[in-house]
Amino acid sequence: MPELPEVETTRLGLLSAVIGKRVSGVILRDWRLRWPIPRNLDALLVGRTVLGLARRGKYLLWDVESSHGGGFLLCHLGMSGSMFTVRNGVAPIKHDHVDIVLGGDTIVRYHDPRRFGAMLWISGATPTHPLLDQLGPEPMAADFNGSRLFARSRGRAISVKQFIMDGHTVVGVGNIYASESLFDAGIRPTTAAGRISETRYGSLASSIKATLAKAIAAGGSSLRDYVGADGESGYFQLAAQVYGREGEPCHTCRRPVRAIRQGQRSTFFCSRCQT
DNA sequence: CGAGAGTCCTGAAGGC
DNA sequence: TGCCTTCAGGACTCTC
Repeated sequence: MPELPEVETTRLGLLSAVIGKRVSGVILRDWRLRWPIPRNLDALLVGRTVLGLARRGKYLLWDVESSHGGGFLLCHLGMSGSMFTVRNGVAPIKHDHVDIVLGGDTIVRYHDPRRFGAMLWISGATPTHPLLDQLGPEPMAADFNGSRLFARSRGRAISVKQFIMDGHTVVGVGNIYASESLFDAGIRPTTAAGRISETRYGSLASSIKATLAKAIAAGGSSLRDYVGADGESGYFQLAAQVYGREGEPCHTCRRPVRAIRQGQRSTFFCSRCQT
């Protein structure tokens, strides 16, 4: 699934194809995502113009004439979703659940084998929704920093890795980038969040920003289900330091990378470089 | 309230 | 080849 860099890459790839374009049709082949897609999606979208495409965490927010009687289309790619453009007329394949036809000649196609994603409608001029209400800061924003991490972690027994993957702490840090950022900051993922100093949280915030920025610059990293917004295989070699490298030598000290499980998710770290 | 487990679903990979 | 188990990038929603 797309982590934040992949979602941002998707957004950037879709922008020119959707902004200012009028929706001419909607094809709903399977509405059974994490929550049901509104069955009247066509009535909500057709005839309206897309005025914006924003991202909040891993959610994509389409502004569909929100200030003129429309609203927002809220999309999440879940674990295996992708959203990309194809020429109108290109036949769908298995798991192509939704087509949004724009201007008659372009389709934005939603593909999601596991159907953990979401496509919901928010009526009105402001994108308020329970899924968005409690989200933490954007990792690349100035208000996400070490002081904030430190303040929010006091008294918390949860491991620092699970702490930074919690969307209330900061949005968009998924399983891969959590391991990578903690390696970059030299912090052991099992350490209790409440026992890490403000100085170290400063390093961690910087590492999260740097790790995500690098991945966004590379166009999203490489996961087998991921398809870029242009429909091409968005397959970039992920320059992982530790993720998926169990038993292989640490790039810094050559000690074998260790793999453990935390909260039913895989964690990778170097037991020498991360203390 | 926090922490941990369970849940949705398909598909790929590995063991036998 | 086939059957079975395990695992996968998320994150909401329970229970204790």
